[in-house]
Formats: sequence, structure tokens, C-alpha cells
Amino acid sequence: MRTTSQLVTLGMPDSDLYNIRDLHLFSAMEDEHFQQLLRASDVQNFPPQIELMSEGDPSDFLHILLSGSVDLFSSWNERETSMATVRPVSTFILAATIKDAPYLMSARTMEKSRIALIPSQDVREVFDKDSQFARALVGELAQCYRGVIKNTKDLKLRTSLERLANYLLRLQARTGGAQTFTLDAEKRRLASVLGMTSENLSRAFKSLQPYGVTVKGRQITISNQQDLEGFAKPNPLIDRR
Amino acid sequence: MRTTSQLVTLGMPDSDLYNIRDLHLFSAMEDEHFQQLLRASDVQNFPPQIELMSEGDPSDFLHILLSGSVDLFSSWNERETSMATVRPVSTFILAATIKDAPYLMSARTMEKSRIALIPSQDVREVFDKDSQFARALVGELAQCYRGVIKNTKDLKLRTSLERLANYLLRLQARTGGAQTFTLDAEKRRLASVLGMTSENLSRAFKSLQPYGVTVKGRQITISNQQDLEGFAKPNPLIDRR
DNA sequence: GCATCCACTTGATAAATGTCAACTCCTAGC
DNA sequence: GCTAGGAGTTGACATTTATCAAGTGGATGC
Repeated sequence: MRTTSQLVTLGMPDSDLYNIRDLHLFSAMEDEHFQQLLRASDVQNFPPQIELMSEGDPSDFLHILLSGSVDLFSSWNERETSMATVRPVSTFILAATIKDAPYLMSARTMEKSRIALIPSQDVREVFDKDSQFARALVGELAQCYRGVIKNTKDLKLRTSLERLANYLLRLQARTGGAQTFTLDAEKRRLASVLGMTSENLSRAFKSLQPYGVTVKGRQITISNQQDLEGFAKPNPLIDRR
Repeated sequence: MRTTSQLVTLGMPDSDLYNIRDLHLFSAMEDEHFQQLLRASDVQNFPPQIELMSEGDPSDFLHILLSGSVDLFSSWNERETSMATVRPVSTFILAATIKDAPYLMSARTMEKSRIALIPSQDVREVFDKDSQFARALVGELAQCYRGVIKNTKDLKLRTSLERLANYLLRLQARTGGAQTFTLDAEKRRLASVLGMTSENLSRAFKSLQPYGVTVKGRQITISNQQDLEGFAKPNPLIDRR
């Protein structure tokens, strides 16, 4: 009987293995299949600002971000927008891998990042023979789908100011709920994520001052929680992530 | 051995059964499991403009639209937006059913509609024991996910005029590619789907006249395909549906 | 055939958002 | 410490989009 710890012989540090195995996506699958995935896979370190893939490329690898952070973005007609931020430990471009379809988004490292690459071919093979893995994929994809739907509601139902206010409330909750917390990205990226320009974001922060929002560099303080929530009107069907 | 045609005893017309069984989602699953789903299910006819579910409701039933059409929409803070149109034969609110989570969207019939309702509980039970069904779910959800991502790119990267132009090109392709074709919904719904107001849509149609678009009621004519495509710059990573 | 209704359109105006250019301020590197 | 570069900000202005109010026109019903 093999155990996960023996897989260290594959050249991947134990901690990486455990982190991956602990992902909901991989936790229930058969050990042998998990090993098949890892045998074929590769862990690489990337410097910041490296483009990992371009939209339209064939999806050769399922990516798992082990440390660092990755920006998923998309372009059309000389314009570019940030679609999402990937934080460790999680997979990305799962749907393209499964459907054997081209990537819909490009990806670049935002900081020094450690990424496991699993050949899409192997993911699909294991998907065909490991029904526990297939079931985990269903949960993962349903979750992703609902996340994107929430994002669409945010975009279509709210102004940029309202999106910012709700973003701050979500970030605050995610980082522990303290009055003061720190933005997790450059402001220009935040602007792009929220679907606005840097200039507009800058002004939006000012417009939130009357609701008790103070900005100092990347540090945000919400001095009047009630006030901001009264304006933002957060809604679990949009904001619970 | 039971065959699908014997299921007529369940009270559902043969044609409905075949239509459902033919959906990619149900085509590979075991017959016995398919029967379990149908035994518990119910087919109902709804008049137009009936609200089938409200966002936030627990997801008690997987819905399958057999005929008619359904509008999926969402509200926040007195505002409302159309998220998608369901056309037969297809399922909707699959992700909520699978995750046993509240609906993220509301649904209403746009015309007289025939809908099969399968208790979510049964869908999840069959999902647990039928791995072919689980695999089909993966494909379906990945497809849905990619669809919403494309929609997000459309919203974030294009102006409303560009969205309309590309929408017309997609609709034209979907309805056979002829120069003249017919809008499949009221203009005010189309406006909402495209994330704009009726008034703005009306003006947008006018702005497309120089590119050879003529509008007469619901009938659209694209007299200069090249010209319109030159403006719309359709892209498979956004527009191929 | 006429009245009514309702989707759609149009015009005037306001609000939201983007663009461009100049400027501030911080920081990395020498 | 000084300088260069870049993120962020600000102001002036343009564009896009929404809002409100008043039409128009086609379909329906009596």
C-alpha cells in the first residue's frame, strides 16, 4: 500500500503534496490516481510579471498555485480587464482543462509564485476512471459557476461606487473583520477587477469618505461600519464568496 | 429489463422522455437511475409571466424546460437585470441543485411553458451513485462556467453598442445566417440582457445604421456583413456560444 | 372602425464613467 | 542624500449611459 508521503520520491516537497491533496478537489480520489497526476506533473517557480498562458492557447496543463498570486485577465480590441485573482492553494483554468478547450483567460504571476503543472491529458484520463474525482469536480465547477454569476450581478446591478463599497466590506470580512485592513493588490488592478479606471477608483475612494472610509496608501479604515453598509447594501446572493 | 419507452406509465408523454434522455446530461446514465429521477418528477404547464422561483429560495427542484421559454433574472436594490434566456430543451439552476444552495437567480416564464421538475434531493442521490451522471454534470457545468466567463468579458471589455453589434451577429449565426432574421425577445428584455436601458438600445440600433443594420419591429437586416463585423470585431473567445 | 393599451421611440437633460495631461509622492537604486 | 521612475492623484473635458417626459405606432378588443 502506498501512502502520500512516499510520493516525495517524485521530487515534489512533502508540503506541496499535502497542500494539493488537501484541496477538496483531490482529497477523495484514489491514491493511485493522485499519484498518476503527480508523476506527470511538474512544480516550477516563476518570477513576478510572467505570463503563464495566453487566452486562446490550448489548455495543456491544469495549474495549481502553491504560493504567490496570479492575475487572470482578458483582452479584446486593445482593451484589457482583470477577471480574477488566484490565491494559494487553488487550481485555475479547470474548466478549459476538462473540456479540452482553449483558455478563455490569460494568466500572469503578480509576485514570485510556485506553481504545479499537471498535464491536462492526465487530468482527463483520471477524470474518466476515478468517479470520486469526477464528483469533486462537479462541486468545484458548480462553486466556480456560482462565483461568476455573483460577479455578473455585481457588474450589472451596481454602479462602480457601490461595487467598491461592497468590495471593501468583503475584503474586510475576509481579512478578519478589523476596522483597518490592507488592500491585497495594486489600486490599478483593483480598478480593473471592479471594472473601472484608476482615476475613477481614486475618486470613488473620496466619495466614500462621507461614509467613514479612510485611505492611506493601501491601508483602508472603515470607521463607521453601519454607515458604509447602509450605502453598500451588501447581499449574500452577490457578496458571500 | 426496462426500456425508456415503458416509462410512459409514469404519466409523462414519450416525446418529453426522449427529449430529456437525449440531453447530454442524461444520455449516459443508467436507465434505472433515469427512472428514479422521472418517477419523482412532475411535468407542469405554466402560463406566461409566471414567476417559477425567487432568488434566495432553497433549490428544491431541478427544472427542465421542455417547451416555451424562461427568463432568468436577478434583482438588487430596486434594480433588476436579465441574466439569461432558457430555451428548450435544457435544464436550469443546475449548480444550485447540486450544491444544495439557494438560487442565485429568479425565473419567470416568458411564454406558455412546459417544465419538468425533478426534486433536487433525487438529483443529488443519483449524482452520488451514478458516476456516468456525475461525469456528464462535469461537462455541463464546465460549459456553463465558460459561458458566464464569456458574458463577463463581453460586459467588461465592450461598450453597449459593441455588445449589441456582436449580439446581432451571434443571433444571425444561430438562426441560420440569413441577412434578415428576427429578434427572439422583446427589445426591453434584450436591453436588459445586454446591460442597458430600452432607450439606449433604441439609440444603439440607430447608431448601427451606418454599418448596414436595418430594424423593422423585431426584424433585423444586416445588409453589409463585412461592415458590421468590422465594427463589432467578434471574437470566438467571447462570442462562440 | 374606433378606442385603448403598451412597447417602443425621441428629445432634453443629468449622471456616471472614461480620457488626457499635469502633478505629487513614494521608493528603488546609485 | 539624490535622482529617476512609476503608481497614484487631480483637474478639465469628452463620451457613454441613464433618467424623465412626451410622443408615435401597431396590435387588440369591443
